[in-house]
Amino acid sequence: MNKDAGDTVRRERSPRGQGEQLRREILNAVARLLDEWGGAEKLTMRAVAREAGVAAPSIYLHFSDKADLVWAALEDKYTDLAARMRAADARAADAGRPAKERLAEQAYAYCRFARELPGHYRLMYETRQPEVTAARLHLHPSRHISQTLREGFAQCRAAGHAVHLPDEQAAQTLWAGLHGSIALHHALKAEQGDGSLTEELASGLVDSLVPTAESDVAQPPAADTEAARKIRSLLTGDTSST
Amino acid sequence: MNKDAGDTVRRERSPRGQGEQLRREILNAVARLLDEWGGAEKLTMRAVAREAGVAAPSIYLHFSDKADLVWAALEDKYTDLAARMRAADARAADAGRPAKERLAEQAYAYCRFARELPGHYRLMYETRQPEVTAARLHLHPSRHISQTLREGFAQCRAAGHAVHLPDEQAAQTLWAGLHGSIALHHALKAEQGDGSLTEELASGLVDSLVPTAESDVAQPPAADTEAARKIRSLLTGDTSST
DNA sequence: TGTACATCAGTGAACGCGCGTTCACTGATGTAC
DNA sequence: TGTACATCAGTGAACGCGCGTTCACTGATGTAC
Repeated sequence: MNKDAGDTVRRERSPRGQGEQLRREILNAVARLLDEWGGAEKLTMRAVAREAGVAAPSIYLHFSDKADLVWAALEDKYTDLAARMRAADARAADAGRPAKERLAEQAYAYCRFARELPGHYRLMYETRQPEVTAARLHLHPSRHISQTLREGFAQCRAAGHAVHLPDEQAAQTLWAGLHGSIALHHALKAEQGDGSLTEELASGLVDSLVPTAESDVAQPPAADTEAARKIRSLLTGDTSST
Repeated sequence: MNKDAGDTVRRERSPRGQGEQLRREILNAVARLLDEWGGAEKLTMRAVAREAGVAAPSIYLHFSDKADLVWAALEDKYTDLAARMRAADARAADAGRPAKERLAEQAYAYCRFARELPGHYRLMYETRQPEVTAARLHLHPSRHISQTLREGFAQCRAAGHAVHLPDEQAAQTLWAGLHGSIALHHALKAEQGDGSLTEELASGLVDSLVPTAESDVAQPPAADTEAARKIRSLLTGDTSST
């Protein structure tokens, strides 16, 4: 009967001049709902407003329409993921780990994000708001991901590793491998474990894209060179050597 | 003014005893809509009925609800894709090509399907009808795909190739690689070409999962064996060798 | 210090729409006697 | 051969619902004079 009865809490209004606060709170509400529901199917303006503790029209004070809100959430989550990857890289750097391991840590951070926040991950890869894709494609927020991976490869190159591909292509290859494993895992609800399989794949991908010095130096005899080259070009989609 | 005016054609009713015909026609209508729209977002009972030339309630003569219809369409498309893969395999077999090339042809058929029918492919991997996933997961129609790939690997093994992984795991690995490349391509609208990059990846994956006799026989010296083993175990998620 | 006015940060009620689904019905075609 | 009835393959109209969005409003807080 009283206020304890599970009803939505009403947010108190921001003081004058602090109107922008609500924008962040709305995006946080979106994040909570994605987290709770594991997907974006039920994400409605009304649900977001309820979660944020405001009336539905209030959303329009900060977002022009639903597509705009979803787009902002997408930006938000991609930025978040990229930040986690950079943070993982930075932690590894602080611990004095070499460039290649730092890149691997980026990949692990990617896997952890997908595993711990499947709802967010799905929003990122399954959103196909038609108006959005058409007009603003060239600034798709996923650019943050490929960029941080690219920087990872650039660091490896700077550290003396012989990366066999342009950074852009290497980043796309690593990214595709990670995403494929994760997406199948999601789509099939993957009863087969905790996703450590994806981490294995990540580790291996980094190993093959950024060969270690030893395997770089000791050039093997013809037969296996051919096989190894094939494997590598497969992994990378590199056709220049054919 | 007259019947030419672009209005939906009204289907004539099936003769007595042929009521089941409509079921197939409804599934075909779903397929046409997916093909036309490139996605499943706008797929509604009413739209399907319109496309099939019947009234909306007629769908309920053959499907108990929307989830049931979508599930049937999913089954339908997965079966279709698996059939194409098998057909490609069979064509290659008829042409006298070896088991490994037949497996590669399966993978190419997978890529072609995703490229030519993106709407169907998306339905298959982005559908998350809540009721469906919960109850009937253990018979997810995607089993057709892993099964045909598994058979491909079994053929390779039977033909004397030393497949380094259980067929199940090898199939999952190949599948994940294909899907990852395709899904990123879709999600980012991939201005970067016609998808041949995915075919390259497919070819390379098969090469590394099913080593050719030469690279099998000529065991390379220690340094590169180590690297190659790493690459292979990465690709496969095989931890048994660590 | 008082008061009129402007601005800000929202809200309540309602809009039209399309959705999935139900219900009572239709009309052609078979079958029993 | 005629006729009553059953069955089949659908249909038209309507249901309640939740959606995105709009509109006129509210009430607290500032500012001008």
